Amino acid sequence: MASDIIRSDIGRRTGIALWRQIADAIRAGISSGLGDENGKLPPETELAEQFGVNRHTVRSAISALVSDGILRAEQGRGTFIIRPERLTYPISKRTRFSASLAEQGQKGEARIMSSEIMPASAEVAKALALETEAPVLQIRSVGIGGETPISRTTAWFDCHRFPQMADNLARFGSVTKAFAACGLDDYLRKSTMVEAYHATLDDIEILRLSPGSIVLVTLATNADLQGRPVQFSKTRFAADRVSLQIELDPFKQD
Amino acid sequence: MASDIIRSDIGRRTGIALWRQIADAIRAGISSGLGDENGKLPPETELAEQFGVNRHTVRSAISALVSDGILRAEQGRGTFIIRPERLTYPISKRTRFSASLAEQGQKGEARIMSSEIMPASAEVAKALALETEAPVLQIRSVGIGGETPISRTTAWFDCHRFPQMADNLARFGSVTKAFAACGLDDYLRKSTMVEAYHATLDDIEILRLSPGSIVLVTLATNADLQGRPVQFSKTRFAADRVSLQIELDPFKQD
DNA sequence: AGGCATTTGTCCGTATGTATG
DNA sequence: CCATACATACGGACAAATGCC
Repeated sequence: MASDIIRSDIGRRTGIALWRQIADAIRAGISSGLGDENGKLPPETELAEQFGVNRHTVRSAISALVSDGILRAEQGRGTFIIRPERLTYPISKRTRFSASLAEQGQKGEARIMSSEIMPASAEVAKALALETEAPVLQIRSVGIGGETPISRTTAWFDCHRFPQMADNLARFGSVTKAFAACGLDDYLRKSTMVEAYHATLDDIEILRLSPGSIVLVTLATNADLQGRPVQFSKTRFAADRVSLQIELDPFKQD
Repeated sequence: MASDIIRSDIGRRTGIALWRQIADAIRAGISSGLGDENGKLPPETELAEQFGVNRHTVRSAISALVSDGILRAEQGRGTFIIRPERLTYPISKRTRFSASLAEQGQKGEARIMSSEIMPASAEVAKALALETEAPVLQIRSVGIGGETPISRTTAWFDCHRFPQMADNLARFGSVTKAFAACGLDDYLRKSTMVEAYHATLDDIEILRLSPGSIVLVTLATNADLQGRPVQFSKTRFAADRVSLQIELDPFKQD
């Protein structure tokens, strides 16, 4: 059979509506080659049979995906996939947001949403090797690739070491350039943690997700060439829009 | 306030039942310090108020988590967390499954479920730098930490280069030792991709998840010291049981 | 054009699950 | 435990758009 691609079965009384489970299955199926060469899905009746549910239930799933901009339904013709692929976002020693998107022909942009000086929480203080409550600059930004939001980041910087950081960031709109203007020419990714969660309401609003979507969360520390931490950040990626590519480079590019 | 830890808001008409969203929020909150020093949760009435729902709804969430073995409810005393923390799973040049669990005082074990020789798919062939359809050994295994399943992996090896791999794996139960017996003393992680999906029915069964849970998926290639790929693998982690720690080590441990 | 099969869109009623008070 | 309101899921029937003969 053509599309045995969706194998994930459907359960009842799980607290997750059937239409929701089906929507998620279709979403996942898209990245593994669901749909024919034109991105056309099997007809509703066939999907219903595959999932063992009523056609109405499949329709609920599809209409949710349509309003998410994932599918497009045309009466008499069929239902088609709109946005097929994921962006690959590299994590390496020299991870820089805008540069990595530019490589994929996307206009990358990190839009700064807020900027605030505050006392460091225990977590932030530890990551930046500061005293708790030491003043830090907190920046919230949203990463945009092409048209759609990809990620949202909260980043912290030591106010003491980089007093002009807020101004520089506002002026240049780029962490790399702002650091340079503060006298730090280079920095490297020191550590990264990756976790996955269900999207919060904030995620849903800011990243334009549908409820119950997944976010990939990275906790990252950047450090100067002496190994002293200069930036701590938490980034929440829309999981169905990215693959995180981890570049350990034990083998330099040849 | 003591536990403002659960901040994730709750939405209606999302296809995900309120009790389910609350259960997920509590699950997520556990790893970020929800509960007092004894792992005791706030009382149901307080939780209900925090989430803005009826106490009945919180009770549904709790009873689901109790039957999942995450919480324990004691009449008159309170509700307690059973399995508190996430395992941190390092990804570095020298990622080895059993070794990393052992460091955390867990009995690590990779239980081999199946072993099969098959023609390489396009994806596997590309990753291992082989011709498509070339014979490869496919191993399915489940990673266990302590008592609970953490991950499930499908790995592929070049049959031509490592003809004894199947036997060696069965004998030693460890990829590192099996490679050594095949004459490969050392290997390094060449590349890793990280993505996140909703759990499939297979995930739910094998990793003992509840439906709608999240899995972290890594696609990894290991290579010998000359950079030639020797192993390609896909691992699906129970997202609420692990943090992936990415070790780029630009700064060697001091 | 007409006729027909295919496929999505809309309406009805009914049973069960979820959430509140 | 009870009563009430709403969301979810099902089944069936028919309308509307498309494409092909």
